[in-house]
Amino acid sequence: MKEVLPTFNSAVSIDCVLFGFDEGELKILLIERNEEPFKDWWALPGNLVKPDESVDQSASRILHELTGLSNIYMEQYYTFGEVNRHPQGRVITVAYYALLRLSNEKSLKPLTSFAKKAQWINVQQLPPLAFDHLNIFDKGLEKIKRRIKYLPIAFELLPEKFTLTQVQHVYEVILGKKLDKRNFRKKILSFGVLKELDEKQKGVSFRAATLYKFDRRKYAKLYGKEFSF
Amino acid sequence: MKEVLPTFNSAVSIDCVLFGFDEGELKILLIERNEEPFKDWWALPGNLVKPDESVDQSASRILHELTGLSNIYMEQYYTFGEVNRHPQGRVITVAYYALLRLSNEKSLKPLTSFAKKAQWINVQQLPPLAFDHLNIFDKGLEKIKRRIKYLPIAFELLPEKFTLTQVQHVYEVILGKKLDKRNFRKKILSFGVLKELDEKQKGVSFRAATLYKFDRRKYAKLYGKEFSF
DNA sequence: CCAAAAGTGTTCCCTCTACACCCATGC
DNA sequence: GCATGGGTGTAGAGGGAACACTTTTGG
Repeated sequence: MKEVLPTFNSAVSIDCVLFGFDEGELKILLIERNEEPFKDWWALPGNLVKPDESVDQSASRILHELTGLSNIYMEQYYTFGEVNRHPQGRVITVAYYALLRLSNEKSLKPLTSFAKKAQWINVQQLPPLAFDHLNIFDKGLEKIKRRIKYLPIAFELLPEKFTLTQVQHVYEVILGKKLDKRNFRKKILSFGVLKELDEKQKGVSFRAATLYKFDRRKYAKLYGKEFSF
Repeated sequence: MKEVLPTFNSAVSIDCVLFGFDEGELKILLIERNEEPFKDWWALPGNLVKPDESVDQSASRILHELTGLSNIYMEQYYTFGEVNRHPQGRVITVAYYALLRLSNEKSLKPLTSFAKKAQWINVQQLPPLAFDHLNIFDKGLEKIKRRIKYLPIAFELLPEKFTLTQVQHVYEVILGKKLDKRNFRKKILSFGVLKELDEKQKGVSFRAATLYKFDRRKYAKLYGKEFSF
């Protein structure tokens, strides 16, 4: 591969807004930086794109380094390219949102290879963020607000088996408003992509709810057409 | 500004899918390349991002160089970052769609500073395109299909004064399907963002249609909430 | 028996859809 | 007078919104 391109190059980085849903709260994973600039500030996890990886691969790698997991659901949503967004040089960053099931066992223990520590923080109570990361977060939240209306991304935030009330809570917290229980159930079931299981919730001190699974096969047959919240 | 960043850098470019609407057809502006690689192939207009311009500014500049116009409506929609998408080196490209009024006077005479020639080509009849530009185009068309349902972008493709039938044609050609005339008119008028003028179409050999304008003030008052096609 | 959440139907209204004819103009 | 597109209303169906009570379970 011969390099005959004109010569201004800039660094390209990836930043990830990794969403998790836990006990009715929408959280994102933030890291505490251990390097200048913005040492000791909270920031979105991110890193530079390497020469031999695509931007998608780079985002996957960052998520893997952070959580130890592969195959996290993610989607690119915007590229931030202001000249002075990074104080130490020109860095254009490609932003991804990612969605993670926070099961009780594994939750809240991410690996921390490139930061002092990482922590899940409620999106309502974010601390000041490094760089333009608040802006990047805001656009990411906006995106999932729009996309949850036509893509079944709510199920990426839930365990494999879930109750309808849990699904409703995900919609409520992302859309930022209360929904009517009966109407919500009718609608979400009308898409025909949830499979009712023979199982019930366990360990709760009230009437146990029926568990459901997301049926990827049935969803694939819709070609994305019919899912419109 | 001290450069202390790690050292892999890549070139970043912009590619623009510039849409125009002319006599009922949706067209994009393509250039014929006069340099290797892909010399003599058709391609999307694009260029490298310069050190002192943001990606948005870079896209504006490219559109200006191409058409002589400023303030063309444009929006970033995706970044393409496969490792081998450019045969001569690592180039990550940020894609924009842009929408242009093709008025009869000025139409079809773009400047051609960085290509042999430029031409408006119907999106139904695209020639083979350089690089991954067909893919970039496809995603761009998909985006405007989605966005025309909740953003008033149709009016960016029309002259300042237009007939309702023209608006309908824009929707039909972007959505790729016929719409019912009466239902379309009811709906588009129900948003309350069109102002009926006292003027009629001129120079047609049939009953002259009423002209309308898009009313940006009224639209701004909606906060984007109510526009949902 | 009390607390907590599960689960369930109906009515009203509004919006979407389908559909066909007369009108105005230029040639 | 004819060809071309402009302009208009209604009925029926379907989907969205509002709304409250009984059931189940554990403690």
